[in-house]
Amino acid sequence: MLILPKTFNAELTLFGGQSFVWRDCEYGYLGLHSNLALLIKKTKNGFYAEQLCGEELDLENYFSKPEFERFLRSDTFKAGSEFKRARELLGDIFVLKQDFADTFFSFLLSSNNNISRIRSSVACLSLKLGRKIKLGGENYYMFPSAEQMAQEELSLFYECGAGYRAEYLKESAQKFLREKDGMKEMKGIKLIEKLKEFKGVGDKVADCIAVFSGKADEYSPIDRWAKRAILNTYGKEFAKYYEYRKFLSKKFGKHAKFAGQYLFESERLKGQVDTLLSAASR
DNA sequence: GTCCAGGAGCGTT
DNA sequence: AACGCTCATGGA
Repeated sequence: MLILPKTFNAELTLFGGQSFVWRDCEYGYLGLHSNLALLIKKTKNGFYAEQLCGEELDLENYFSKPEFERFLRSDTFKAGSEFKRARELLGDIFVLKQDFADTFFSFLLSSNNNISRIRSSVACLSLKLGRKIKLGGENYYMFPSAEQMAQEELSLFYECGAGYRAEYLKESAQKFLREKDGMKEMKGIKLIEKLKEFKGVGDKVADCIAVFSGKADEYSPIDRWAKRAILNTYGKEFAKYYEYRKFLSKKFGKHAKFAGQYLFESERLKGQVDTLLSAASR
C-alpha cells in the first residue's frame, strides 16, 4: 500500500492524457494495465494506492514519487517559480511509469485525437481482447497483451473507433513483438529514436511512450498545448520539434517530465476555464 | 455544417 | 529539409 498526499490531483494525473487505463470506481479509481490492476482509494484523509493483482509492482516507482519529491526540492521548483504557482493551483500531478507495451499501444491511438476518444478506444480494446478479472463480484477487462494485439484483424481496431490509426496498430503490433526484447534496456533519446521506426510513431508520440512508461525523465512531449505554454511562459517559439525537446531538457534536466506536465496542464486548463466562463456568461 | 482533438505519413517542392 | 494535404471519428 502506498499513501498518496492529500494534494494529489487524481483527475489530472489519471485522466489528463498520460494514461488511458484508469476509470472511476466505487472506492475511487481503478487502473487496469495488461498485467496488473491497481486501486486508488479515496478517503477523507487522502488517497491510498494498492495493487489488486499481477506481478508485484513498486508503487512508489509507478507514481514517480521519489522523483517528484526531488523535483519539489529542486531549483526548478522554487519560491516564485511558475511551477510553485501551478502546484498551488493544480496540486500534485504525478507522472506515471506505466507498462511499456500498454503505453506504446495507447499512444498509437493518440495522433490527431482527443483524450476522451482515446480512453473509449482503450476501453473497447480491453473489453474485446483483455483478460477478464472479477472485482467485488463484477467483471472488468484489462488492457490487451501485445501478443493479443498482434493477432487481431484490422476490422477489430476500426470497431473500437481507431479510425485510420487502426493500420498503425495492426502494423506496429507485429514489429513490437519482434523488437520488444531489444528495447527493454533502452531509455532516453536512444529509445525515442528507436520508437520512431514504428508506423504511427512520430516525435510527439515517441516522447509520450518513453516518458509515460518511465524511461525518459529528462524529456516531455510537446503538443500544441505545450508549444502555447512555452510561448506564453518563456516567449520562445521554434520551427522544429527537436528544438523544443532540447529547450525543455536543457532548461529542466531530469525534472523535465514534471515541468512539461505542469506547463501542459496549466495551458490546457486555461482554455477550459475560459470555456466555462464564457458558457456561464451566456 | 464546421471545427477540433496529447499528429503522422506521404508526395511534391 | 521543408511544405501541404490527407487521414476516421465523435463531440461541441
